[in-house]
Amino acid sequence: MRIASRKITAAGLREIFTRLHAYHGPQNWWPHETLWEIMVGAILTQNTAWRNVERALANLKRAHALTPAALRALPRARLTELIRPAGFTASKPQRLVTLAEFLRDAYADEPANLRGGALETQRAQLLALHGVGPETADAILLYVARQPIFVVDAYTRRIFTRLGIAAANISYHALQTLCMENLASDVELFQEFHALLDTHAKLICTKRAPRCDRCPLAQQCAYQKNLRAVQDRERVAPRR
DNA sequence: GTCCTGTCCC
DNA sequence: GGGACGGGAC
Repeated sequence: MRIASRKITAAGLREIFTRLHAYHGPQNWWPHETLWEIMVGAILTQNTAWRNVERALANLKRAHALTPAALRALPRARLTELIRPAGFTASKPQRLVTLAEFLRDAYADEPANLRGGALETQRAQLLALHGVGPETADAILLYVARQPIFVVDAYTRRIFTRLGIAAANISYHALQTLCMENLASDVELFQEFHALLDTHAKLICTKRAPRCDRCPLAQQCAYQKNLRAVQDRERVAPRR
């Protein structure tokens, strides 16, 4: 199906943020958790619903294993059991240990030491770790290191695709660039925008049966119009 | 049963 | 660039 495409502007992107913020309210993600917990969450949430990540984090907390040193000290089988709700037990335990060792070796085991560094240097450091890809690296950079980098995930891609701003197959980097070129380089804005997009995708712009009737972006969204066009064709086509 | 969602591996 | 990886919601 052809997707109507339009060029995003800074004003257009700002309006999307404003509408989402007005509708969903301030998200204020991860305000009360430790920085290390954010790093662990960034790994655990790979291809995984956040609810399952929360279970795994609660298990780690209950086991007093939610510090990098405690995590490194856990027997591997124990670590695997604790994070089981987050799935991918063949890979995620090692990824967590890798991250904990990196933090110890490069940042004196203190996540706050990530702050104030050079963004591109830190991003390359993180991407070099086995099990850390662009989304995980950028989530850590934005929410732990407080670097002004826009985090792209499946929800971001879905919303911008449906809005008609991006092609469905747009690359991570292209969508990130598109957003960053049209937003002020502001850590708080990037943090809040990403959180709002996730909330919006979970509650309104769902993968199947999106609630367009109550969507604050419906007015500027291409999705319903395209859907309507497809439905019309399906209704009309068999008739003749 | 089917869907959801990042990274690695080939 | 297509498959494997896993648990939980629905």
